[in-house]
Amino acid sequence: MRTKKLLSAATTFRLHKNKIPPIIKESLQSVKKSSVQSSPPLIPKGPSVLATSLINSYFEKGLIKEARMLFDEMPERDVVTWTAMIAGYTSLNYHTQAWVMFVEMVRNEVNPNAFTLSSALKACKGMKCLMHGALVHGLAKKKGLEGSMYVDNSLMDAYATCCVSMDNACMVFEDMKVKNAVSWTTLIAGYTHRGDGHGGLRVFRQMLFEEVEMNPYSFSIAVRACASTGLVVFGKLIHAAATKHGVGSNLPVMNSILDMYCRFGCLSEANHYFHEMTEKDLITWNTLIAGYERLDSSESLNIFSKMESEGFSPNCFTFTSVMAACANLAVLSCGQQVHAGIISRGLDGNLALANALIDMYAKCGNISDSQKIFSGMSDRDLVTWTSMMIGYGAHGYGKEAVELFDEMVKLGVRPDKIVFMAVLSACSHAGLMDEGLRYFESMMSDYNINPNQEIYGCVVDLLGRAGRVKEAYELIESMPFKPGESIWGALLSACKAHKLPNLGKLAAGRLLDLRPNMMGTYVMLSNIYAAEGKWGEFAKLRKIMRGMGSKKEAGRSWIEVRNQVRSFVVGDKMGSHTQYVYKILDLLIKHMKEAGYVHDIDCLIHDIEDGT
DNA sequence: CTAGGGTTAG
Repeated sequence: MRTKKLLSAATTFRLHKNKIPPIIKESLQSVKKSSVQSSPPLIPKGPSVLATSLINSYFEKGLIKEARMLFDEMPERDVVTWTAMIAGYTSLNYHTQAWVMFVEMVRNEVNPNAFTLSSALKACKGMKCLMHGALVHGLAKKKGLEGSMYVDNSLMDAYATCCVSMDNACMVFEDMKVKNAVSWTTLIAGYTHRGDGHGGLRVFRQMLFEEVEMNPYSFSIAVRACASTGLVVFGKLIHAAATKHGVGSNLPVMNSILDMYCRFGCLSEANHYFHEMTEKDLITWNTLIAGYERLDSSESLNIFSKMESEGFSPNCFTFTSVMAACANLAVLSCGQQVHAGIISRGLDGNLALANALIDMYAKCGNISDSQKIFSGMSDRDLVTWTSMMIGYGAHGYGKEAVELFDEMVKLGVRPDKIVFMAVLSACSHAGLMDEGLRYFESMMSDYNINPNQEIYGCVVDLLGRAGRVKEAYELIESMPFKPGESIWGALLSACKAHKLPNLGKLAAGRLLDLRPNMMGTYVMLSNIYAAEGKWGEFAKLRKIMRGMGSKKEAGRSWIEVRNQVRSFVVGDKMGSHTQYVYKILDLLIKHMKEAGYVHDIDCLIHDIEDGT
């Protein structure tokens, strides 16, 4: 009783930074005295219990230094104290310190128990270090702690996250004589977190089959697994099963179900269940905002403002999605307003958020602000570099993108596939052929990265621009997968530019197989026929094009003017301001002609579309 | 003093 009272007093009133509560100090000293004076100790259960509880309180409040100081001052420490330190460090993601503590403990010949080993395994998982995990596994065997549910479960978890395959985790799972819901959930999560949703679903099905008692955790991870497979029918089944098992109103479960419908693209279902939810938290809103961002960005912004009006305060997850929505819509002043909100909440140091800001400013045409954000960042990850390079590339700043890439490599950051894609596309857009081809070589020989469809597309474009069209075609032939639209499109442009009618016809044919209604392809193909003087073929194509012209939905553009978004299409005569627009256009065209611009034949595409 | 679930970035 007294311990409890003291403890609460200590934790409530005396948790000051850099100061060990006097009451603890006294009791620690009383141990030393009591052993000499043999008077009854101040605290019945022993001071280490109190100190250990205090260590936990420190960690709960994130006061690592204080916890450590108290630990260091303790005259004697038992397993529980050591374990509290290890668990405390891991709970704050200080996995290395946790591991050091564990090693230190073993060196001090303190005998670890099941609690210790499961905490140590959590540190191994956090460090993604298989070796350490295996070491603990060996120790567990030696100490006869294999068979403890906690040890086995965390061992499974460590193996699932540290190993390249699920084999080790499965082995532990199968060897377990007794399994509980946590064991099953951990296995499902292991598959799901490595992107194998099907594997996760398989285990979940087995779990249902063996009639293991279900809890909300098993359902939310199963829903997550299902979301990544795209199996809508299964998703609805699991949703129904969750309702049947009485977890259909559990908030995390509903949040993941909401996320699942969003990922399936079932926004009306997502919206329906969102409104049916009686309890919502910030994650609920964030899930919906993120879901809409991918498919309907402007609605995403509406949901965001509704969220704020209902009294929820956005966090960095919210802002990241909202920023992406602004980027998709290219609404600069809206993005700037949200940026102000980010700064006022002190979230501008968040890495993911800064990355999203770089992207937003770049997509809104404000590359200098992207640059400002980039140079003001104290730490950067691969996404940071990539976003900046993509921004440069989109603005035609190939040289800047290349320089940024080199700077990144010089700083010791290892580029991945997407960084290469960014720099290669920047090179191809800016016509930096030699640089681009050099990076392509380096990617394969120095970094062992296998190019994907998009990278091949960039390289075909680079080779094509350089006039090495035959090589580009050979590259396409050597690809380990079926070439897609962008590849044939790049080849076709190269053929047109370098006058290779036969290869051009082949490319156009493949392109039309993949997408029959592409007007641009017909235009290019007909131009090839025209250049060859094959007017019969030319006329035939033009006839086809006239027939399909009306079916094609016009490409829509939009700009933000004085906080309002105005959109328009080719030949737009709507709206009160179009007369000014056309006046400016005429002026621009006049200037261009004066500067020596020659009308390109590709503009014929407009003739077809308006039927003029 | 111990394990398991949800949202985010190119």
